[in-house]
Amino acid sequence: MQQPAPPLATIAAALRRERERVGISLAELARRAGLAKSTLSQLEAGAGNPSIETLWSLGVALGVPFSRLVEPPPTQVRVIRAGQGPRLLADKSAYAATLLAAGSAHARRDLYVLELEPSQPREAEAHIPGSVEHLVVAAGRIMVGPAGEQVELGPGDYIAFPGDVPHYYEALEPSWAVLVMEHV
Amino acid sequence: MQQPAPPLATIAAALRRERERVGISLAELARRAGLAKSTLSQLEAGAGNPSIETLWSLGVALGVPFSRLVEPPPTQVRVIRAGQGPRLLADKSAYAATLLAAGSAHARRDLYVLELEPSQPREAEAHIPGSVEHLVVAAGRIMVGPAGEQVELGPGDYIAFPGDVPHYYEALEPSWAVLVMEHV
DNA sequence: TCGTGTCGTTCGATTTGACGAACGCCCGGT
DNA sequence: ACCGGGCGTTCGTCAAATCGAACGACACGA
Repeated sequence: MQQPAPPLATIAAALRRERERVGISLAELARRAGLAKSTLSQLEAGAGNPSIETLWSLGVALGVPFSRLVEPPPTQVRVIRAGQGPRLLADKSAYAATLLAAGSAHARRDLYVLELEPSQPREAEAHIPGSVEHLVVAAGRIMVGPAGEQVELGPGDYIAFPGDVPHYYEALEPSWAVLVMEHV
Repeated sequence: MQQPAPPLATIAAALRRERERVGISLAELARRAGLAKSTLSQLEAGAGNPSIETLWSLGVALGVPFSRLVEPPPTQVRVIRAGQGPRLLADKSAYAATLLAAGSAHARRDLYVLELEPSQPREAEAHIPGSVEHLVVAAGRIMVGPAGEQVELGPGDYIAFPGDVPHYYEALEPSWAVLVMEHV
């Protein structure tokens, strides 16, 4: 989901913001991006509906990803102590997830801590297409991966796999891990 | 950084891919997005340089974020064993970072494993504006945070703080942690 | 077999985004 | 004061993106 809000104003603001961050003039940016000053001027004024190529070249010239130009901004200092924080997905008792950082509109990645007790394998439903799961085991041993491709991991081991196909988690001993869920 | 490659072909592919995923016809999508069939037809054919509004409405109609339409497809299964993988930033010996997953063009987050030995505090240079660091301690004890706001963390503890100001890492005992660096 | 519906493509007409030139403005050097 | 140079804006022109309508192809039912 994304805000139905027209991105025109957002883009205008983002362009000016990023340009001033880099510390260059409108004319200079236009030059680097290979655009006419007038075009950029109108874009920053909020007038206009730039083509992809135009916005793209601006992103390149500014050294920022594209997405940064069409979405609003982020965060500050926060601490969540072990065991604190919203505990999610604790369906049975063998599997608990604590949400540390929810993906903002443009940083599409959620950060979890996963706690698992030995039990029968947990089958995770497939998530929305394009999602990727990143897992780093902090302690214990876990069998994990897409159906048919499970791998056994120990402390410090890392795995990444598509989240949009059925996959399994199975703790071989009491374990916990850091999960980065990257969606869409 | 992002690929200098013209995203035109990527967009074409993404549009068709996402549309077929949703399982609707080109005409139906055009209808939902409020566009002419012809426009969409040409876009999927790879001809064209859509405006932001056009692409945006397609994203909305498809129920996917925008970014998904201007970037290449995702990953697959990958495992990096503890101690393997590219070791970075190992300036002295008290601080080593292993890159697990580099941020893709739009998923601007790098995943690291950090290993720290007790020593004098490490002062990290400020990163580019807008960056945020997320840290989950896996083992040991670490003092970490922006200058003047350091916090002591133990296993399972989580902290997030701005990466664009000077900040410190100090291991109180041999430690390791998972770091998600979220940039720009 | 014919009609009706939807599909995706192609074609001209029109809207509109991008360009280049000129403008007024402010600053620094001579 | 005068002048060059950069700034950001505004204007008319041109190319291109978008539209609407028509097309042939296919499937289904009367």
